[in-house]
Amino acid sequence: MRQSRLFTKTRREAPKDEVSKNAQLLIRAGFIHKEMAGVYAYLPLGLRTLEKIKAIVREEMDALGAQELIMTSLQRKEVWEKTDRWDEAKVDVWFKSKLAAGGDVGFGWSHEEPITEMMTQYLSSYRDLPVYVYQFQTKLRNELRAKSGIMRGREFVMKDMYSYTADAAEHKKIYDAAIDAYLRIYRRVGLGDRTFLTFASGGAFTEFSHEFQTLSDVGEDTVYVHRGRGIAINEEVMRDDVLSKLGVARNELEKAKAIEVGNIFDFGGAKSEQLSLFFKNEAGENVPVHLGSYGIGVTRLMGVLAEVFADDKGLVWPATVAPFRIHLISLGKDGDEVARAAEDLYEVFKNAGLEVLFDDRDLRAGEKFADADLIGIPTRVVVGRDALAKGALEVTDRATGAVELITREEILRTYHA
RNA sequence: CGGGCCGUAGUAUACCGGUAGUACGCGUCCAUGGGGUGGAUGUAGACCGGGUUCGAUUCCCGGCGGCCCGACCA
Repeated sequence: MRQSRLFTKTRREAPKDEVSKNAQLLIRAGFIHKEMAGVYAYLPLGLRTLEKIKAIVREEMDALGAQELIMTSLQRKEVWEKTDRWDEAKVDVWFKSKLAAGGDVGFGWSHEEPITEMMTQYLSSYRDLPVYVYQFQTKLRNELRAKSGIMRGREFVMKDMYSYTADAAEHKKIYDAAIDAYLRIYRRVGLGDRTFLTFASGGAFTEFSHEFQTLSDVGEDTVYVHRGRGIAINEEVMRDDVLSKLGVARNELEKAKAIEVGNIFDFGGAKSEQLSLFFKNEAGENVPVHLGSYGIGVTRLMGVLAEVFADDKGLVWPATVAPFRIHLISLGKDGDEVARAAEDLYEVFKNAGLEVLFDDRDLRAGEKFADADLIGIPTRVVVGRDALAKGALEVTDRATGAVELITREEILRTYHA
């Protein structure tokens, strides 16, 4: 894409009402627009990164055999009454409204209830199981206090997967597979070395739930990391009996701040019972379907990536989630020799299938470099007089600042999509 | 929901009980062209309502909005 046609612009200063690093940088770089507190629009650059993250998550969900669908944002009151979660005293984040035709509607803050009730239409025999479904949905939550930029908003995108299995044994298989899939996701977006499967309080059905916590000072949770085993324990369950159950000693643990980037639950059969989701087993008995729930806050994950990898110059995206792979910068002017060479190169890159943002604007080099640093595309290719004279291209790594001179053929080989 | 702070051009800020100044941005022009270049010129602003006052952007009250701490957070 030509940067001269990109409608967003970078800004020198962040809005004064944004304190979090992720919001400041994402707004300055033109990735997001704040509509109101806790509510952000995703602009072209931000959307590209969001879609990159989603594509990775989608691949891993599909690999589990999960089927993608999309539920509705408007939800029926009756569904939530069945599990006693329509009451605002029970769930305090509801947005609700009335239908003009009469009746109440809720705006989906979660989809476990509707999706599980929907499944009564489709699951009735042990032969139908297991089934795994997932969606990317915008969740609407009437948070009392939105904060931390896109990391805790009133409107955000979540990937939620649900597993419907016949029994605990079958559930365990998908649950364990989901853990592996999640860890692969975090690895692929660049957070593998600092994201840990974390034992947390379990709720009604199991002793533990499992969170995925990324170590970061912006986090609100405190976890105890066992580096050797690659796991962590949430402070809320940091007790001697838990330690012995997990077979770890207190002195092997490292205390750290972390932010939750995923959470998976075993619901057992209780919610299915409430919502009348039963199936007939081989003996002809009616049995509640075993339910599992698996969530990743996709937009939060983007915020975490922004926070974790940024430096004093701006964003630094891992190549797997960057809005573009290459930032091609022309230092030419008015169709001169340099500008023409850059145009040629842009065509070559595009035709080779490289995702390239082409800075063809008539600006000074310094501004272009500053913008490129702020936007954080992993690889910068500069076309200037020097490069032209040497017959090689100047390639700079955003993360390390390392510069090398290489030929266009090498670039095509190295960065081919 | 408890507590605190704050609303001035598109953005960031300043001053002031007598209708607002600067920087960035944006427009035009000249110079410049490898790390936010220099100059000229133009553009654009007091959240809303009420009160006090001769006069309110400024003081007071209310509303709306924003941020922070805590609480909350499948």
